[in-house]
Amino acid sequence: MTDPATLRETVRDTVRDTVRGAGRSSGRGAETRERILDAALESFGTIGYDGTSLDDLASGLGIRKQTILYHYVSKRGLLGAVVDRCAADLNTALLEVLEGEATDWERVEALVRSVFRVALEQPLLMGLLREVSRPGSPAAPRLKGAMGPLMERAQAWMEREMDAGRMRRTDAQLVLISAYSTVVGLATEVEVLRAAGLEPTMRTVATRRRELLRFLRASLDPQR
Amino acid sequence: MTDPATLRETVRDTVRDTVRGAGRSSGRGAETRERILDAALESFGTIGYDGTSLDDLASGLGIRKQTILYHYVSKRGLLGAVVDRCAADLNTALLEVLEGEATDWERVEALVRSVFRVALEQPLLMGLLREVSRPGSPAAPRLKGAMGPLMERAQAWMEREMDAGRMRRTDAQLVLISAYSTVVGLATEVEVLRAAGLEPTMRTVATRRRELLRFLRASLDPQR
DNA sequence: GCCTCTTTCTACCAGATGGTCAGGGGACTT
DNA sequence: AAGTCCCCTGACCATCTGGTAGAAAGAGGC
Repeated sequence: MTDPATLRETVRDTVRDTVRGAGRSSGRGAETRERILDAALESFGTIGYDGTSLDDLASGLGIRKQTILYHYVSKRGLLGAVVDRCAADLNTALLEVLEGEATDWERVEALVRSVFRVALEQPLLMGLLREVSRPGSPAAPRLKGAMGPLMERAQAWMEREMDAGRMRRTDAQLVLISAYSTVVGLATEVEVLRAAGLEPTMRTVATRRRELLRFLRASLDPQR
Repeated sequence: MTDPATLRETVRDTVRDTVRGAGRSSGRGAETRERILDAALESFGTIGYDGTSLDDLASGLGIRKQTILYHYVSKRGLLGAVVDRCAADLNTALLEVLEGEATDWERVEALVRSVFRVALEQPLLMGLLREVSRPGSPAAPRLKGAMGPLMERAQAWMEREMDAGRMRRTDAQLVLISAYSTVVGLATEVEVLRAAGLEPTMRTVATRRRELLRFLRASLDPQR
């Protein structure tokens, strides 16, 4: 867990930034960087971080492993970059709602719909979340760092709503985590369905969403 | 995915049985076998199959890797044995209820409580399920084989109930899979809670269970 | 004492993995 | 034409991986 090699690697990855030459993002290599990121997301999200080899990743892209290591300093650096981009995607989707004009319960509903939309459009992203939100995952702290501020913001908003009496008083963090794990669980569910030979339909997803909303309403609605 | 090496390994593991000398279970090595199984469950369920090295596993037990390979023919054989034991645990817990005297809705409730009890007593088991129920996992077919009969039995029972009008007519398999993924998702949730610095309490689990029961009632209750 | 079976160990191996180092080539500047 | 910067690669390496071969040690039957 904390053998010297891992520790050293962690320190290095933290000191230098993940991406070589962060700051400039244009240039010929930008496209390569994106392609690597896409492939890495797919691989990490399905066969997992440990199951992904840089050689396979590279040969799938028609490049050499060293090219990956050139753009992203190390394998963990690559994972970090993937997590960062996914967190950014989720952040923009959620911020769009948080800065929209919906209020009260409508806002909650909009948030849930927004997350489910992302989950449907980018199922790989959910797979990555599932992979990363595992104890001892190398990227768990990074995910926390990338999503934490938004979570805190959502929590603060909920607590303001509670203070104003527009939401029932409960543990905001607990509700958020429940909602989060429901969405990630949805990804698992879809995979199990596929393994059982059933192609998941819109109906299963809609049912899940309805259930989550019902749960949230039961937890948050002041009348009840 | 189906490279020759993997294929060969799969065939061998399937032909010989997983455990060397299955049939006799007594002897001096029985205790060692159990200890290996315990440690393997813990490791597979937390850091995952790929993340587990036989050397680490062995040194954690104060034995040599070759001892593990003596008792369980290969790493995949070990995974298979772990999955089998967990499936057996779940099976006995569920069979106890299925052969009990509870009927109708009470039986559904008893099943859910039974599964949650197992999940609480052996959280590692849920971690393993989560690890294994991933597309492309080497043990996915084995889990299916070990749990499949019970699932089919549950499904058949539900369909009989539907025919008799004691349950609302829906897709039994879909309901079962939803319930399954909720329980496995619970494991994720507990881990995320821990990562967020909150020790999961009985309350969070109870809430989840109540939610699942509500979902099942909504899906199955004939009045509504 | 001898034989057999079980269990565990030491020694070793081929392959894969993440990572380093030095260099080549293109584009753009001066 | 020379220098410089960015992008990419071939050759190489230390380490770790799951797995094999063979022997030592003990227990028990004859």
